[in-house]
Amino acid sequence: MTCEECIDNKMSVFSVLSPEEKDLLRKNNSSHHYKKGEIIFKEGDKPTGLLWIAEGKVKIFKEGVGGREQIVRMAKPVGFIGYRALFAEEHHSATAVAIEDSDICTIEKETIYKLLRSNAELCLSIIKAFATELGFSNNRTVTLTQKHIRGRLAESLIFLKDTYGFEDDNSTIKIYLSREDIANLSNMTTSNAIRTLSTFASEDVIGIDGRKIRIQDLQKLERISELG
Amino acid sequence: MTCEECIDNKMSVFSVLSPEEKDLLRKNNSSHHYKKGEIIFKEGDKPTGLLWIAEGKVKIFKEGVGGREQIVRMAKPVGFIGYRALFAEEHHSATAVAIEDSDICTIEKETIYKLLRSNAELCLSIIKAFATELGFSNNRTVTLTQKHIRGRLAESLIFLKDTYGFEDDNSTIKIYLSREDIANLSNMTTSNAIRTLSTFASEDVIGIDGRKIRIQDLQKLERISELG
DNA sequence: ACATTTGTATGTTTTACAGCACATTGCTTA
DNA sequence: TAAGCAATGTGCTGTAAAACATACAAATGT
Repeated sequence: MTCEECIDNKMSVFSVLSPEEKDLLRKNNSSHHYKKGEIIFKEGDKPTGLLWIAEGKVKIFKEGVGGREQIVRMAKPVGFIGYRALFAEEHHSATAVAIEDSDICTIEKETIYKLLRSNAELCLSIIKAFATELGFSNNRTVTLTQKHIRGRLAESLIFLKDTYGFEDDNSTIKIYLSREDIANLSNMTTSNAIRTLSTFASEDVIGIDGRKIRIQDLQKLERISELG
Repeated sequence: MTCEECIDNKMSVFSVLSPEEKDLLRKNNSSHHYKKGEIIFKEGDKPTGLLWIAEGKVKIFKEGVGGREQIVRMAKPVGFIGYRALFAEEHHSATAVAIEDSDICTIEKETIYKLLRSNAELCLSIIKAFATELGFSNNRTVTLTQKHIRGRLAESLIFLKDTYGFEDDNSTIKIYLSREDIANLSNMTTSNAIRTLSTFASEDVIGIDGRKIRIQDLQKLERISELG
């Protein structure tokens, strides 16, 4: 996908823009390619504009106690990144890293504010997006602190499935994370992520083939997640 | 404070409204008194309008595993409550309870949306408020999961101080929570909240007199919080 | 004035999980 | 094609914090 295609994409919040406004966007965006593992922005950086993913996948994480990283968000195409800091007028409070080769589009802060001031529907879309994400974040706070390891991992796997969907086989989660990333998403150590994934596999809840994870029994996984 | 006074308050996001718009608010708000301990809205309820606190203090919490509650926000006068669900067009994902006698003002959903569509600056204020709160929530996710008990409690005490300030003596935190609430804010059991508060007191970091908590050594408290 | 509930305090036991060491496998890249 | 390194897998150990138990003080209601 290209930046232009994102602007016209009906899944994007840009869908509420008028043809003229879309034109403004088209004339003012720039694009940059990031290789797998490259940093898009770092905790502490000053946001320069609004970024969105045209192609690829991105993890957003915060550095915690002793450099331990906690993934707070996983993003996919037509999704914004780095907009929290932009709109809060703060420096970035998290780091974004491409987990596959990715194309990231940018528009200047001035341009997006111009659009926001002229188009109330765009504002309302952004407000709704923030409200939804805040709900998600609050939910995570509770589950990451209260659920036990199995529950946390089960929830993460369901989350990854909901975010990225399945491959054509209808069971392999369409993202390939390292065990370390899975651990950082689920608030556990790499050892425990590996161990618990193995346990799930031995219970035939999931199937493992390297970084490929197949969900074999979604109901059971949901039960494990709900139980805590 | 009354609803009217909140509308004119310069700390409120309403400060960006025109006199006519403020008039619209004044004519369309209603007010309700809640006694200490009363529920303002419950997890699962459908939001009816935009609520804000004219007087009093409110805790917002989510029910977690086994009914264990996690406080996700503490609100004070001129602060909105329940707006996340309203703008996300979801049911409430948390419960709000008055922790002192409180006066809560309401305006209908239609009225606030009308204002949002007519006043871009109001939109931008709301967006900024959401962006800031999301940052706060992400931060909490990391600290509540990664910091140890002492660090979590220290952080909560600093947070309470920052939110509610001090009494006239310049050291007593201006909110009186039960040990259980402090525990639910800091992701720990009541026993551990009590125990750790006692330890802090014995280390002369804080002073305890019933529910009154005096911060005696803020620097030390901050160090404990940062250390994890 | 009494009983009953609720909140606070503290000691003991149990356990989930982190931390570490080490073995093994699978990619790079030279 | 080997060497080097990162990623993965597994067992062991220590410990932070939950769970449990009990005592007492302070509200609350009757």
